[in-house]
Amino acid sequence: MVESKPKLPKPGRPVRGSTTGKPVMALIDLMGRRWILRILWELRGQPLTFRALQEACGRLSPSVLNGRLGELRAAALVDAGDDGYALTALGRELLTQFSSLTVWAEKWAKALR
Amino acid sequence: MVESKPKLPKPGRPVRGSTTGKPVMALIDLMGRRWILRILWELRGQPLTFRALQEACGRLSPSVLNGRLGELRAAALVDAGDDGYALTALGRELLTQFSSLTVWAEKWAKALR
DNA sequence: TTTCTTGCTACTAAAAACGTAGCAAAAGGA
DNA sequence: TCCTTTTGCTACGTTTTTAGTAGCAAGAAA
Repeated sequence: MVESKPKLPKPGRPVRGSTTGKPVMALIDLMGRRWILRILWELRGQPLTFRALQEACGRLSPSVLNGRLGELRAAALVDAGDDGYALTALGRELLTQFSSLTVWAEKWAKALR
Repeated sequence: MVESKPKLPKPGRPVRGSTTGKPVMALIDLMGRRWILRILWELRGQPLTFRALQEACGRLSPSVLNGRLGELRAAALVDAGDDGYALTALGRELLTQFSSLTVWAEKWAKALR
């Protein structure tokens, strides 16, 4: 079997299901990948080591985590520092867009019941 | 071979990588699935038929689209009406959380260049 | 009736995610 | 220094998810 390199979605280039190159499409592509949002979420409070991140994501396998971290670093949303992986300023900013996600999710939960 | 049923993430139940049952985790699980965010996005303006949605998502295959629609309907975010699939009130509300996504994505694009 | 369109299922192939094992480098003792 | 941990990560075989193509049944239009 042949290796397939995981394409990094970047604004300005066509992504899955869209040839426009619009930044929002790159963002939607990136965020639609498994674990991306979760990783950002887990880093919201403080930096975490590779292994701590793994734990936080329910023992996520290292190969997948490493892949995602590569994508997040390429996207300049996460970055590796002395105390582990941390959100960049950009990443923190993106996460604020979702700041009320918890609140909304609670409401959603009630509506579904 | 055995069928594997596509688990629908619901608040109150454990999801991938989290056993807490917290609504926000169910939401993160759901949104981390490919095409979910995109479909919501494409429906932001007006209802679309199954086939129009397929086109909008770059000829997304019907099997995948149908699966995702099932999940979105189970989550009460989308619902099938006379003129096709449309966001529910809940779905519209979730999308407003992402309303400034386009703007932020533009900024992101500039930062990456 | 014939011709389209629409929503969707069946089925196979390809890609992504999982899970486990484990290694090399750095850190922390003793 | 030598030994023990911890850490970040790669390899690789298995399982799950996603993709892609074909096509059918039901309804609308001609």
